Amino acid sequence: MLTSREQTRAETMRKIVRASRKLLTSKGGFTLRAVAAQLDMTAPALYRYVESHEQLMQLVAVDIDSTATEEFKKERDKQSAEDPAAQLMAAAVAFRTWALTNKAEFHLVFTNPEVDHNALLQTQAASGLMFHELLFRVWEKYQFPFPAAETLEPELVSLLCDPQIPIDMKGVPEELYGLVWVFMRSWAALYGTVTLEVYGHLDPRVVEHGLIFRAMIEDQAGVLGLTDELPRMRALIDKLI
Amino acid sequence: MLTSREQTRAETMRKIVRASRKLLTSKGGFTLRAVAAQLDMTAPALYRYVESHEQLMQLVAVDIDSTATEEFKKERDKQSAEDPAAQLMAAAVAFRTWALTNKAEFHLVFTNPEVDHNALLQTQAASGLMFHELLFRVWEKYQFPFPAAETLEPELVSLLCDPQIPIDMKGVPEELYGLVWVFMRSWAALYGTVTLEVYGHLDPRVVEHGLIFRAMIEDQAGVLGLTDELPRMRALIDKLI
DNA sequence: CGTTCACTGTTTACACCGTTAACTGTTCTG
DNA sequence: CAGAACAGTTAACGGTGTAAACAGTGAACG
Repeated sequence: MLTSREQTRAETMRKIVRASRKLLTSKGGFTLRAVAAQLDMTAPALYRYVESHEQLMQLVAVDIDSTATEEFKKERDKQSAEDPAAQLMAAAVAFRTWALTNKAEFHLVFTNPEVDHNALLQTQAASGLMFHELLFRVWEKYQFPFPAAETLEPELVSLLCDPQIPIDMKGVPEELYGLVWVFMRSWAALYGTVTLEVYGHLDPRVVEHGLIFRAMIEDQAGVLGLTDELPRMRALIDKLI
Repeated sequence: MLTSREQTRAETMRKIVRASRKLLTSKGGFTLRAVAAQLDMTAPALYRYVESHEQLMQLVAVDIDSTATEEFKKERDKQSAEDPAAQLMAAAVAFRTWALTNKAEFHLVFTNPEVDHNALLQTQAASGLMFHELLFRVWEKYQFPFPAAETLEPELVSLLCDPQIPIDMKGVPEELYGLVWVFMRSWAALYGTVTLEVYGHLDPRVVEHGLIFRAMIEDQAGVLGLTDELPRMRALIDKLI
């Protein structure tokens, strides 16, 4: 139960974060005075809600992460729930499109050294969790092969059995922990490709036409047992991209 | 021929960039006043050499890129010139090690939205050029297969024939332009993996033990016709990492 | 019901930032 | 040798994040 004071406080908190987000992409820049002005306040008042400019950035990062993930989920859910492959593609494309459209926000959440990603990951890692869950459902349907624990480095096995990142592996038997390795590698491929595209360390036309992104998807499709589905996936991506 | 004035000017220029680099990683932060203090000057004096703080950052970025590449080349050249595979591995490991050790500098050069990468790429893209050259020499020796122009999207073919990024393809016949696509994808894999490691969007222990990096290298070894060399490469990486 | 006190805002101020303008001395050049 | 080009200074402006002191307002309690 919240007192009325706590309620208004929480709401101001939300307004602060929302205003900060808006200013992040505006040309004026994300300054405390600008944020305060949006709420008809003065800058020092913000210190009643936030410890520092940096901590506010952290809050904004978490907010962006979770609302962006909402977007991805919306795209995912436009595909049939019985078609995890299509859902995965839709989410991946949504991730890429969002990143390329909102570079400043992507930068804040995914490649900002000032943001403590580990702390962020511990509490929420909305997008990461979502992709892991999707990948698991793809495996449930297609049963693609994954490395047995015996073939992996012992260090790797031990850390896969005790994941430090919140992975929703409840009800997954120990024998399947090699799967987590596949998931990590898929995430690495997606994240790496999108980051490369966002920062443009590549011929811009390759980004424009989504050529490496498509190539990466095709590679991953092979890994995830979706080779037979490839023509369908290609058509889907053409539609989504 | 340089007049003595031009000479001292060029030297001050170098000192400014060097001081800026040093301050970039210091806790004090990279401010014009701090840079000036390092040269026993006042901040406004820097405007005789540099248009703005942002332009100075660009210069620092270029400097970092080129000196880091020197480092990579030094590691490359510790391997036999007749062994391009080993040279490539050495350079790739050097790139990764450098990135993880100097995250602030990596961030500035490779994932800083304020730095105009395209401009940077046009003039110098020291590291990119180096990797392209290495990859070409690997192909010369191992003759790994690459996609024929006919199997690629027409947009892709046309942009490969007219690269916007300075690739040293002089003397390479037109039929080999499918190779460039392999190169781009290899670069994407390396850049993506290293960026992921640097920003830690992954279980930190996976980074610590270099597990995804190794996995990425093994994948790329397959693509680059180095499957038979893998045991040797593995041993080499163990030594280098 | 009145008092107290935590809460939420204000104003003022500080140190620092990038940057501009005006001024001064030195050094090269015609 | 005169004058211009250069390389530095000081002073100042508007901006930043942040700290301290103060003021009103609403909730809680005797």
